[in-house]
Amino acid sequence: MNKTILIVDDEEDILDLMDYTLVSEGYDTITCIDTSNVKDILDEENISLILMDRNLPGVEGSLFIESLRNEGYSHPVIYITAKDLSQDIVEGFDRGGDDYITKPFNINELKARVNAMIRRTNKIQDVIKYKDIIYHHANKSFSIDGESIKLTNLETELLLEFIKNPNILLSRDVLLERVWGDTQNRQAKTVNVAIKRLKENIDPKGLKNYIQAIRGEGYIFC
Amino acid sequence: MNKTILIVDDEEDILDLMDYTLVSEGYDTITCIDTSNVKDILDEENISLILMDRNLPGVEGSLFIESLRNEGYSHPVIYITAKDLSQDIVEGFDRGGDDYITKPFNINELKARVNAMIRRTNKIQDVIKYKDIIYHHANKSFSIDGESIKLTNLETELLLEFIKNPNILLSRDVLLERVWGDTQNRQAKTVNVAIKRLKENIDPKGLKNYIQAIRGEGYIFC
DNA sequence: GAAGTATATTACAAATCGATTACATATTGG
DNA sequence: CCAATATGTAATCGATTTGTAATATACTTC
Repeated sequence: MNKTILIVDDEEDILDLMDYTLVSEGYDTITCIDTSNVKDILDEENISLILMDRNLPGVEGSLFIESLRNEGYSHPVIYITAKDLSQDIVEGFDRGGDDYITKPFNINELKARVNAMIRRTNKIQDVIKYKDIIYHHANKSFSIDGESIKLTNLETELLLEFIKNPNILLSRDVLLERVWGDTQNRQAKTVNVAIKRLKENIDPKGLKNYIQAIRGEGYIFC
Repeated sequence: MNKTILIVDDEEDILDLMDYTLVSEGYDTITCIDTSNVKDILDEENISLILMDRNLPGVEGSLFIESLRNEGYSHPVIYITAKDLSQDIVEGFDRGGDDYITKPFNINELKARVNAMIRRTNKIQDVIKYKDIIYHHANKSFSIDGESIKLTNLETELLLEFIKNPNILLSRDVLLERVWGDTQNRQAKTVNVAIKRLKENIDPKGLKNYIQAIRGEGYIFC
């Protein structure tokens, strides 16, 4: 899913330029010409970064950021502003900004700074995907079609082994070795039961047939 | 405990200036005149930020950062360099930098950018909010739904760790490390009891389920 | 279609882990 | 220095997970 950037600037041509630039970089954008709707947007949308002008009608941009910070909003903020004195810049950071770009700006530097900030703050979520199944490394959990699935430890390890090896036949011995880490003290039939239980959890209605048994061989995930 | 900043620059007078400036801002510093010892330092010290010149003897600074990134080092990096062309700046970010300051620099802007980076990467904020829980740094206190909550020191540190890492699985070992600062002399079960006590205080009626146990893994705050 | 084999399903028991409680020790505040 | 509070440890309880065995169902081959 794309990262969404909120752009706040009252100069329409610059707003359009930034909008166009970031969309062509692959971001979703929401644009505002003042701060009146910003909090609502932050509450309702999943905003990854705010680009904020300072010379806005009504509230000054950096003061607005300061008020956001005081209310606990911690979204990353890059100022894009004509205020280019050292003391302006220091003031901007003091009020809770994370980066500061002065107008007129080089469009490639804008892209680079935006990408760097997104990279740093949105720690590209470590996920493994296969079809509609996603494994989230951060919380060792799976979601299917966006729905989070509750699995036991063993089931998680098992599905992980399958999702790492789609369309590959995995014998019971291989699974015992890799998931149980123990070929000696376990019966091959243990795998059958574990897979039955896994199937029930990832596909309760039995519609999807993720895991197929290959008679005499093992199982295939596809 | 102070944050430690690693400064790499071969111009001694500038190195000294940065060193002096950051020490007087309250940081600990380690200085290098080339990149030869940097990896060792990163492995052995707890470095919060790297300030990196680009024109270094031997390896070029941004290429060195690129090699660090490729090896999995994810420390925040601010370049401090005379290379001031747009394409230089873009190149610096592309190779894994997080900010870019051109020489000659304004000393106050250096401070501001360093502070901002440390603040962001360590989540140092006056107010941290997650759902209906708000943390006020000023008095190290939490409030839930506007109601102020009385927590012990340990409970505060623990909840702070959780609120800084929402939706991320934290193992007992990680929690012992970050909250207790001691993995050796504490049993993992200590965490169980601490969490039970924390839960009782933030959610006496057990309605909200802020903290979930993941069997065999740890706890998730969400 | 029957026999034989493999897998699926069910039931149950053992093992594991987290929650809870009780208590001892350490720390803090007056 | 005492009392109150906080925190770690150990013991117990209870829930969940998981392996095994028993049974049912499906598939293969003749």
